[in-house]
Amino acid sequence: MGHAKSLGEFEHLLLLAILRQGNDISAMDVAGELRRRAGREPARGTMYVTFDRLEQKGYLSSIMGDPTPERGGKAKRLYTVTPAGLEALKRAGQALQAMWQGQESLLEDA
Amino acid sequence: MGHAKSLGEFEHLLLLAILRQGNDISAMDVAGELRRRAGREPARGTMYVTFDRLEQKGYLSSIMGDPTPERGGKAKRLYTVTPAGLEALKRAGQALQAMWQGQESLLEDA
DNA sequence: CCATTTTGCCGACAAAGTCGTCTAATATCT
DNA sequence: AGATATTAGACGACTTTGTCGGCAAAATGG
Repeated sequence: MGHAKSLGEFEHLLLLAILRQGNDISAMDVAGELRRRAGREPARGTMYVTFDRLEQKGYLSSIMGDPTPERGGKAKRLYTVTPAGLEALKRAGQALQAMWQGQESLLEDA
Repeated sequence: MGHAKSLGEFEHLLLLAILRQGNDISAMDVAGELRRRAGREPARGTMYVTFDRLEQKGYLSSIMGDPTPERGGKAKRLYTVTPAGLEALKRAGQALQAMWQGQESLLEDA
């Protein structure tokens, strides 16, 4: 009974960012990946709200980690993409891929 | 002075659909492309609202065509992606591409 | 303790997505 | 011509996503 819902753009990027960082990754690390790779500058609130919504849809799960011994090293919430999340990502990616097919030249040059 | 705005998912797909149909294409033809390639079933209202917004952002332009000699062949509005639209598409595509890089295996198999 | 830092959450609001329905323009049937 | 069917387009309402700023909690360093 897989949903047929499609991902919003930021949700799409977020899921991908978690994926490429591996499991049990923290919000700020995900933000870093988004900054480096996608050129985004998401505010903290943006991250958490999106995480919440994605978790509610069952596309990711989270657990609280342990505090770390640094200044302000509060325990972080660690996120992981679920199988349903992978499915959603796959659907969204395939649609985009199908539409981009043959238009790749647009991505090249400056 | 390029905008830094990012495209929503449907806007992204829509722009791509126009592009691969060539210029001066009608809403219903775009819908057809979306149906075939991306597996979407957009309602008519969905199409026009999105066209309007995209046009307002300067990402596409439109002109009224002529009536066609078919039953109910009312004049259609014909859409074309603008240079700014291409830019936006490029930005959005590059971000997604950067994030998908190395995760392509997800798209394969059923 | 108090200041500082890092993380997480909440509230508010803007932007995008989606649908159903009403109206206009056209062609066809009788 | 008038009625009817058909196609396109606009509107209004509402849901979902995107985005921020600021507050509270947890932790460390002086």
